Amino acid sequence: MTENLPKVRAPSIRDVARLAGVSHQTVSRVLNNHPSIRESTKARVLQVMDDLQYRPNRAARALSRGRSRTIGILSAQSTEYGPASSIAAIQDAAREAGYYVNTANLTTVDEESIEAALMHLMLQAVEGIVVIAPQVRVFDVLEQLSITVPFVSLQSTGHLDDHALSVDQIAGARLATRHLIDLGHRRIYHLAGPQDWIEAEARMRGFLDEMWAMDVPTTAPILGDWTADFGYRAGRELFSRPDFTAIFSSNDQMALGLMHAARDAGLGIPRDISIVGFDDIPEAAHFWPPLTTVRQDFEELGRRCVALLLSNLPGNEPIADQEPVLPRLIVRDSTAPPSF
Amino acid sequence: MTENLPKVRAPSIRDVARLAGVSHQTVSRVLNNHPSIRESTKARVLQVMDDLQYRPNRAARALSRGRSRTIGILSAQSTEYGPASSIAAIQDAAREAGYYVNTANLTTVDEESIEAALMHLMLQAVEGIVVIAPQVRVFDVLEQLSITVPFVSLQSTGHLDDHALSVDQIAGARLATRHLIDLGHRRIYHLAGPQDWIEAEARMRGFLDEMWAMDVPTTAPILGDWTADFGYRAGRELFSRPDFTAIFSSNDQMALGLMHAARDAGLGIPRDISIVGFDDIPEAAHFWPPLTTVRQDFEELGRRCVALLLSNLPGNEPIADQEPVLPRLIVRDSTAPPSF
DNA sequence: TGTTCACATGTGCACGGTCACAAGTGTGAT
DNA sequence: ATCACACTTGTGACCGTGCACATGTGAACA
Repeated sequence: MTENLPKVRAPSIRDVARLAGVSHQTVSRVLNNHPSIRESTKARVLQVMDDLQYRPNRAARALSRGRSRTIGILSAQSTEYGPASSIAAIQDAAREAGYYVNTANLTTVDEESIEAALMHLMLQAVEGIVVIAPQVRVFDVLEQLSITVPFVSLQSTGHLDDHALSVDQIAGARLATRHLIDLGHRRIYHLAGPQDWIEAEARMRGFLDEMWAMDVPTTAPILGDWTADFGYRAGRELFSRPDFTAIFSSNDQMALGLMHAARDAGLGIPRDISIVGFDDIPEAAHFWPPLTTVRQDFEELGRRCVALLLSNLPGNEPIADQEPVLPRLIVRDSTAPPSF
Repeated sequence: MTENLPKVRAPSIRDVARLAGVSHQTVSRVLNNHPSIRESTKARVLQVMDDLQYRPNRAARALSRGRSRTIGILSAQSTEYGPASSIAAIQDAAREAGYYVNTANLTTVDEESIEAALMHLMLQAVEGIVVIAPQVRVFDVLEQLSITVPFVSLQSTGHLDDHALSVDQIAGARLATRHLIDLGHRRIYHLAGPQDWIEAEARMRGFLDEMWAMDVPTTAPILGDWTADFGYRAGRELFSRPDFTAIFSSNDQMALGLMHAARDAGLGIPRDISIVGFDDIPEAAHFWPPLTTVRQDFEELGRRCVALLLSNLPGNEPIADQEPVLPRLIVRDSTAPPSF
C-alpha cells in the first residue's frame, strides 16, 4: 500500500485560489458554476485545479451547506435478484443526479435491527430513504422513530401515494391467476411469500381477488419464505395428495423448488400440474420446463423511485404523478390446460 | 412528507453543552468516551443528549478529523448472486466496524466508466476501496489514476497479497475438473467467463492445470458472459456435434443454460453429458438435474475482505495473514461416468 | 461628466465537530 | 502550610466550503 509519510494535506480551494491569484470565493463560484464569472478567470482556476488534482471535500461541503447529498437504502434480502436489480438501478440513478447512496441491510426483521439500520442511515444525515424491505413492521418503526426525512417505498400494493411506488403487484398476481383460470384450472393453490411482506400480501390479494371475481373457490394460501428450498419442501407435501391442478407461486425461486418436488413425485409439468411464478428472473427461461411467470421491470422501478424521492427533497421541484409500472405475463412451458 | 417550516437547526454539541452547564469540549469528550470525565458530569451530558435527541453531525466530524469513516465498493454484475452476497456481507461487516459503505456500480467496463466510478468514490473521500469488479482493466485504471487509498480486490487468482483476497478459484476449478476426470471423462469442454475477468481466467487456469496434470488432452475454452442465455446458445451449438462427454461451466447460470440446450437436443444429463457448475447458488440444488458444482462462501469472503481492508487503514493495526477461503465440491446429480 | 446598474470579485464568518493547550480542583507527601 | 501531580474541565483555533454582504469595475445613459 502506498503511503506518503510527509502527510501532505489535500489541496483546498484556498490553495487553488492562491495559485490562480483569485479569492477562495471565486474558486467556489467556479465549482458551483455560478453565472457571473469572467471566462478567462474561470479557465485559469480550472487549470490550477487540474494541476493540483484538486478534489472538493465533501464533508466540508455537506457541513457548510447543511446537505449531505446522500440518500439511504434500507433493504432486506438484498441478495435476491429483484431487490439487487432495484438497488443497482437506484444507485445508478442517484449517482446520475449527483447523489450518493448508502445501503443498510437488514439481517433480521426484529424492531431492534430495523431501528439500528435506520439509525445508521440517519447518522449519515441521509436526505431521503428508499425502503426495499417492505415488511409491514418497517413502516411502524419508521413512524415510531418519527423519521423526518422523506422516504419512498418500493414494492407495495400498487397503490401510489407519496411514499409508495411499485410494480402493480396486485395486477400482476391477477394476471397470473387469470391465466390459469383461462386455461381451465379450477383447483388452484397459491404459494405466498412471508406474511409480513407487503409485497407478498399484495400478490396474495391479487390472487384472491381474481379467484373471487371469476367465481372460483379457493383454499388458504401457503406461506413461504421466497426460497427454492421452501418451495421444494412445500411441494413434497402438496404433491403427496395432489387435489389441485395448478399452483401460482409468488416468486420464481419457490416455483423452481415446486417443480423439483413435482419431478420427485413423478408428476409432469405442465401435464399434471401447471405452475406460474413471479419476477421473471433471468434464469426462469431456462428452468425445466421454462417457467411461465410475471415480469417486473426492476430497473425501471429503481429509476422512478429515485426520481420520486428526489422530487420530494426540499429545494427540488416535485415531479408529476407517475403511472404505475405495469407487470407483464410471460407465458412459457410450465402451464397448460388441465388433463382430466 | 412532514416538513417543519420554522427550519429548526439540529442541536449541536454547543446546545448540549449549554443545557448541561459544561463546555462544548466536555460534550465532545463524552461523545468519544474520553477516560477522565467525572461520572456525574457524563451522566448529565448524556441525559441532555437524550432529551435533545442529539445526533452527532458526521460531516463536521469527518471534516475536523480528516477521516470519513467510509469505504467504497467498486462492483460490476452486482445483481448476480455471488457479488450481491459479498456486497451485503461487506456492508454488514463495515457497519459493525463503524464504517459506512458506498457502492459504485459499473454498467459498462470501458475505461471511462471505471474512471467515473472511481472518481465518484474518491469524491466521497472513501478511506479504502473494495473491488468486486475483477476485470483486469479495473486495476490498470486504479494504478493509472494513482489512487492513494488502500484497496482490496475480491475474487482473484487465489494468490493472497496485500490487495487480493479470494476463494481459491484455481483450486476450485481443479476440484471440478478432477471430479470429471475421476469419473472417467476424457473429452471435457470448458465454458469460461468473459476473458477480462480475473476470476474467469483463474477458473480457466485451474481447468487447464488439472487437465495437464492428469495428462488429458484439452480443447480451447469457450468464452461466455456468465448468463444462462449464453449457456443456452453455446449449448445449442455444442450439442449439435457432441464430440465430448462432459462440460465444466465456470458458473451455475451458464450451466443451467447448457442443461436447457441439452434437453432441447434430446441429450440426457448426466446419462449422455456430465455438467459441473461453479458458485453453488441457492437454486442449483433444484435445477433439473440438481447441479454438481463448487461452493464458494461469499459471506465469509466479504467479511474477511473488510477485515483486511480496515487493517490496512492508517491507525488500525494490521491483522495477521489470512488463510485462503477454500472452495468445496458439491456433488449432485448432473455428473456421472461417461456412457460409451 | 456624473449617475446608475449589472457584472465580477473579495471579505469575513458560520457550519459542528476535534485538537492543542491552558487552567482549575483536590489529594497526598513533605 | 506548601508543593507536586493527577484528574477534570475550559478556551480558542482550525478543518474546507458556501453564504451574505461589501466592494470594485466598466458600460450605458442622462
